[in-house]
Order: sequence, then structure tokens, then C-alpha cells
Amino acid sequence: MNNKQDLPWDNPRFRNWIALVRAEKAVVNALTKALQPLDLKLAQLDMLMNLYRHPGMSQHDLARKLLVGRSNITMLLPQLEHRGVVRRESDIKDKRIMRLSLTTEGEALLMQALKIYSTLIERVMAQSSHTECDRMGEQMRRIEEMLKEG
Amino acid sequence: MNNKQDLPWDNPRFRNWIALVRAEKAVVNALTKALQPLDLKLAQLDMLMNLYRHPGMSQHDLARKLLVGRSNITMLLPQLEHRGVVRRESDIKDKRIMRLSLTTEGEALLMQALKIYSTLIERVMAQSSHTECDRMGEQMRRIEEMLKEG
DNA sequence: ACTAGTATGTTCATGATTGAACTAATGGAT
DNA sequence: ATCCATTAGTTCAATCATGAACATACTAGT
Repeated sequence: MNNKQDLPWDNPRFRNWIALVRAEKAVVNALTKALQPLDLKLAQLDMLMNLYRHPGMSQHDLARKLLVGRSNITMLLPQLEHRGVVRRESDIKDKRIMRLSLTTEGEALLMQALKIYSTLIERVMAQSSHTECDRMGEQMRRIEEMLKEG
Repeated sequence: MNNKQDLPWDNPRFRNWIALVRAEKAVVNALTKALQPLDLKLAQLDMLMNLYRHPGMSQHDLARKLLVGRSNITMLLPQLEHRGVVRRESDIKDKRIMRLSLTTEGEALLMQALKIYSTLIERVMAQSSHTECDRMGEQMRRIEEMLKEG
């Protein structure tokens, strides 16, 4: 072993994965810059997006959705709450749970950010046909599903 | 606007991108855990991989390859140097430049890590056919190329 | 009820990453 | 040769993310 033949770079699947990682990072970098005018971090946008789609989420649910630790949510929420874009309310039945939702301001900010986000993604995904793009999406969903189980 | 029709989630391209981001994060999380026995961070592995393929790289080149800031390299290198896996030598012609390369120990460590990495990727990519996987890789390379220019 | 176990969220110390300001070295124009 | 712009790398402060330890609140079995 240690032979050139055994190197992962000679494995197309490995090379393709590396390409994915690099592309993702490039897009993230571009998006981070594009969001600066809104004074919004990507992590914050992720939170807003999830809260818009699932209002009333608990912090724990949000952490699982975002694939981050619970403490991360605790640390980042105060900024958004103080900025007035996220509301945090104690659940009546279960006093441990904090129910999260967007304020009207929060939705407005989200809409602005989404315009920037989707414009960039539109540009990025225009590199492939709709069919290719859909196939790729399916692959990705299978991957996430598979890792969730195993 | 602000109409349901206009929401990016209704755009397949956007949804597919989100799926990609989530899959990537899931794999990164799994890989991070899998590398713990080697006491190796993903960022460190990225550095080792690039130094193996391009020995004699400068810190600046490495930073550009990894799509991170220069200071990041400066902060992370001492660990690897102290661990004895990376060598840092001043360029003779240009005293500003530090030439980086792997030590024998570094290569050995890299090979161990690559085994873990490629095993995981093999498992992950087995979710799609070779053709699909190659198409996806091509898409990703086009995306990175496009963002490098624009 | 009571106890033991579990779930939610917070705190804290640690390490990662960034960008701006800085130093030192190089190269080119005059 | 000298000056100016550029480049490589470092330092530093600020921010982000994590996991372990903790406090509080719930739940189920007895």
C-alpha cells in the first residue's frame, strides 16, 4: 500500500466529493460577502429561514435542524432577539421549552436576505441543466438521509 | 411580492442547493468524529492533503487553495510543525516565502487519515451511480470555476 | 407522592476563523 | 541608487462553534 494506485485522488468518487466541498465553500464565501450589507451572518440567515418555515420551534429542534450544538443556538439567539427579528416565548405547558418565531421585522429582513441568496444560487445553478440539478439534489437528500440513520 | 410563489423554497434549484449544504454539513460532522482517534481536525487534514500534492507550497498559496484567510494558516501551522508532521523552510531566493512540506511522519499520518476519509466518502457516494456522481462532480467544478472568475 | 431518569436550555473554557494593521522583503521606475 | 508599490507572513482583537458541566423542569414507574 501507500501505492499511487491506492491514493483516494485516483478514485473519481473521492475527487468528485472534494469538488463538492470546494464549490460549497466558494458559494458560502460569496454569500457571506453578499449578505454584509444586511449585517447578517450566514448562520443567522439559516436560523431565520428555519423559523420562518417552522414557527414555534424550540431551540433544541432548531439546533437539530441546523446540525449544530444546542449551545450554539443559545449563544446566537440574543443578537437576533435584541435586534428585534426573533421572538422567544416560554411554552405554557412545558416551561423548559422556548418557542421561537420571527417578528414582522424578522420576516422583512428574511425576505431581503432571501432575494440575495436565491439570486446567487440561481446564478450558480445556471451552470447545470434543470435535470442535472434535480438529480444532484436527489443525491444529496439520499446522502443526508443515509447519515441520519447510520 | 412576499407571495408564496416568490419564495425560494418553491424554486427547485434553491431547494437542491439547500440539500447540498445539508448533506455537506452532515458528512463534515461525520468525518470530524471519525478523525478524532487520530487527533486530527478537518482543517488540518485539508492542509496535509494539499501539502502532499503540492510540496514546497508557500503559505499564501496554501491559503488560496483552501479558500481561507492567510492568517488562518499562520495560526494553524505551529501545531502541525510542533507535532512534527509539517516542515517549514525559508525560501533561499525570496526570504519572505516559507516553503511547506510534509515530513515522513506527516505522510504516514495523512495516509491513515485518508483511509478514514475515503472509506466514508465511498459509503456516502455509494448512494449514487458512478455516472451520477461524475456528473455531480462536473457541476461542482463548473461552479467553482465560475465563482473564481466572477 | 417519590424517586430516578430524561429533556431543555445556559454557562464556561477552549479552539477556530476572520479582517485590519503591522513588519519585512522584493521588484520596478526613474 | 532611491523611492514606491506590492507581496508574504505575523499579530491582535473580535466573533463563532463546540462540548462538558450544570440547573431546572418534566415523566414514568413504583
